[in-house]
Amino acid sequence: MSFNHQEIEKKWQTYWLEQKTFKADTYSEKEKVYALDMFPYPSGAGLHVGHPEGYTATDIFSRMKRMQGYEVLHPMGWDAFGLPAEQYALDTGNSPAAFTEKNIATFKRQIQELGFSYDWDREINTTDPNYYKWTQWIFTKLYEKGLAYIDEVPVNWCPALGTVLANEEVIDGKSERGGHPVIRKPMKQWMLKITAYADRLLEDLEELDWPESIKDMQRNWIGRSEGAEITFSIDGYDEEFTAFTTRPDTLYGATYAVLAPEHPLVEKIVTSEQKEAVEAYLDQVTKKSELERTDLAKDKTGVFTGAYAINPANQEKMPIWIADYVLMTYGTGAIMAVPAHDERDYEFATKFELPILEVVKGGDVSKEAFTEDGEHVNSDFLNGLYKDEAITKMIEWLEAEGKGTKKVTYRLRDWLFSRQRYWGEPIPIIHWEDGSMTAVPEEELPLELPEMTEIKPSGTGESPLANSEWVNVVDEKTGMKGRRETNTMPQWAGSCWYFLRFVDPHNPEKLADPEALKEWLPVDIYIGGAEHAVLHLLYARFWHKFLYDIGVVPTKEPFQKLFNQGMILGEGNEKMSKSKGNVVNPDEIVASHGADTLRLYEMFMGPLDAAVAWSTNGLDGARRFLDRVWRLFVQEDGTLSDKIVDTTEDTALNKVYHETVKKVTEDFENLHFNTGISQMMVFINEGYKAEVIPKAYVEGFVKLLSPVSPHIAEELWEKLGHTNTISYDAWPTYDESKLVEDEVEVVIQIMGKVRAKMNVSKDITKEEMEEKALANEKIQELIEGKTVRKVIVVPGKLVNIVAN
RNA sequence: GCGGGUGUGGCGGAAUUGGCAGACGCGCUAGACUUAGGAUCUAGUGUCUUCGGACGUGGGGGUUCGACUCCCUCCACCCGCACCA
Repeated sequence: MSFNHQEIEKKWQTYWLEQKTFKADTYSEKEKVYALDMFPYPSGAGLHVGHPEGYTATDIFSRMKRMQGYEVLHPMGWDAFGLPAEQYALDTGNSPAAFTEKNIATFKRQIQELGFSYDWDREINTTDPNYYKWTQWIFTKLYEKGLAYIDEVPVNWCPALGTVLANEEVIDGKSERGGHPVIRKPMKQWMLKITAYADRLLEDLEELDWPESIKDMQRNWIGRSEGAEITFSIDGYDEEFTAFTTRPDTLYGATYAVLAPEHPLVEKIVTSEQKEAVEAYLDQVTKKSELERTDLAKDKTGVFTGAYAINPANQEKMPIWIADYVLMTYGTGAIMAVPAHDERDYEFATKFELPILEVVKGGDVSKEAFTEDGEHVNSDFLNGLYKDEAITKMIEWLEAEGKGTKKVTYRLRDWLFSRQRYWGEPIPIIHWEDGSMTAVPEEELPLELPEMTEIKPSGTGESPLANSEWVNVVDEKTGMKGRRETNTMPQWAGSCWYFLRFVDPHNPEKLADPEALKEWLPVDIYIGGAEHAVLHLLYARFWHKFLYDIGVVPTKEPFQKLFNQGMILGEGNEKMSKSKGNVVNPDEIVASHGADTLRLYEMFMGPLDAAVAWSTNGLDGARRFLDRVWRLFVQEDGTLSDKIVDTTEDTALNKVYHETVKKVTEDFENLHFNTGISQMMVFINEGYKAEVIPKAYVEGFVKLLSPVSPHIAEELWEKLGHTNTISYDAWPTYDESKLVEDEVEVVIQIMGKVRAKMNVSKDITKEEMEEKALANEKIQELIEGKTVRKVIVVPGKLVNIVAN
């Protein structure tokens, strides 16, 4: 008979909730472990089978840690602001709040049915005013410190929809909804100065226990590069510009300069002869979408301005061109072009027949750019030097002459923080009629979103909030009129600090009690999808560092250890999608196989970080294992098996039990769930072969199983005669001495090939082993007539005989 | 192009420091029990084989008594970035 998963899962889920089994004590005396999941966006589609993968991993970890005597913080919440709810509201006229609430209820039900050991008293919802009060509070602090500022930046403006679109809503230059044209239009936007933290975000990666790939992605994203800024004067004008370069040592090889099309100097320096050509080019460039300008830019385009810059090193005239291979958003938007030693400049110079001058020996600049190190030539005081030395010397010279300076530039740009949307945290700023601007004072937070009967674009590019009376404010003291900021925060905002609120979720006075944060931070293990490798994790680190600077949090970094779970693919090894019809619904699996089986299966599929295809047969196999466990311990009539005995003396299971405890404990600690589970299967297979099973081993095994499949474990625990939950019973320990047998089997190799095996005492000496191996009958036969040249003995493992 | 990663049976995957390749699961084969089996149990299952053995961890080379593991080189696939000066 198999166990009734529907019955026991319901039973234990109810028990855990009613008993508040997993309530964490914030100020406990115990050592603390904080195990965190990336909280989900509660979409209308409900839970995906990918969600439980990471959640099960942290749940296993949490459950094991509780049994090992730690106080465990394992919370869950909802990242509930975001676009889909607003789209839905636009489409149906319903309120995003109600829609979100419904979705959360579904998610919560589904998550609870999977038996995760969350402390539900700490549930967080980013759309709850009690929560976003603090999101807004952090913003006002950023504003106070000058890290939040308004800037004019181009956004995706869709005239037909009367709204600004996010990058992901623009497909091939058209709006995702409706296919209307989208143009780049400069608008005033809130920006966060994440670049002020670039160096620290880079440096502090070193101390984190994160996958190297993620660290690398963040490093690339930040894109620090060292070089120099060099000032160029313009022949015949009282103007100059600076260019950033990582190779100031090649200044003598700079034969032309290039400005980005958006560079402010362009219109000032263009000569009348070139005016027409330049305007035509600029027109052509603005029509290109971002995609066309970056992705498809294989062929270089550009136009001469007619003006010349002066090379500060040799006073040569360098023609100034405009080309869209130079980006206004990086460096200074202007470059000195050294075609002999830069591939892009080489390509451009070749196309437009600009001079190419070799200044570093080692390549053939008539064929291609030479970008490696070499001896400098044609470079006056740099001649004979190599790259590093030449760079240092050139920078010294530039600084002495006042023509340039050492400079570090980042690829990372400031964070565009405003969205022209309703369904987000209102930015707590008031614009007064006298032109001044103030933050909403702390005591007036949260600044709540007004309820609106209809959410539609304002048409002006402002958010729908512009249509509400809510925007109008009057200063009670002075009577001055003001207008609220209508932009809201992006979805990233709420997720930048939610892990702090989990520590002290109901604190009305503070974001969280500093004492409590000291207890729990940093997060010990953080698991989620790799899609958040850069943005979420970088933004959260940025906010955390800022909060550290203003004394709110005690650690420099929020997440000590990070792990990315892999994707679960459809049975055909393709990404699950509605259109392919290969989506697996966790509700159906919970109903047919049970949550314990789903959890077990997802952990057994393969390594946690691998992308593995779903397999119905594999799922059946997981269920079969749980059935085997049940049948081994429980008889048809529901009573304990007669095989279970009270002794542990000398049973056949001694070794495998201790091995299992050891391997499972170590594997779970390292998140190697697939191999830990396989060891449990080995134990059960041995259990079937054994005549008797000591009760202590059954109890130990059930504990090992309990983090993975907690419902069946609780049920078995009860059958074993316990009246309390298994969740806090001590984790099994193993006896190292039980792992080694007195006799071990070793292999005998000849020339590295296994030829025979023999049993030897575990304490045998090298000499004895060699002797015994050479005396072996089969070995004697095989080495007959050969000279034994060497014998390698690895105690307890093997003997390798070199003979020919 | 740059950065990171992965290549092991029919499939998912194991394999401490270089030391018995293929644990465990799926699938498959045979048998048992059964009216029945998509249940359960038992045994087998890398390939080839003249049944001695030979070959085998993406290909080629190297180091070593011994290589899935270390080195060189090439190939394939996946992820990220992509004119970042």
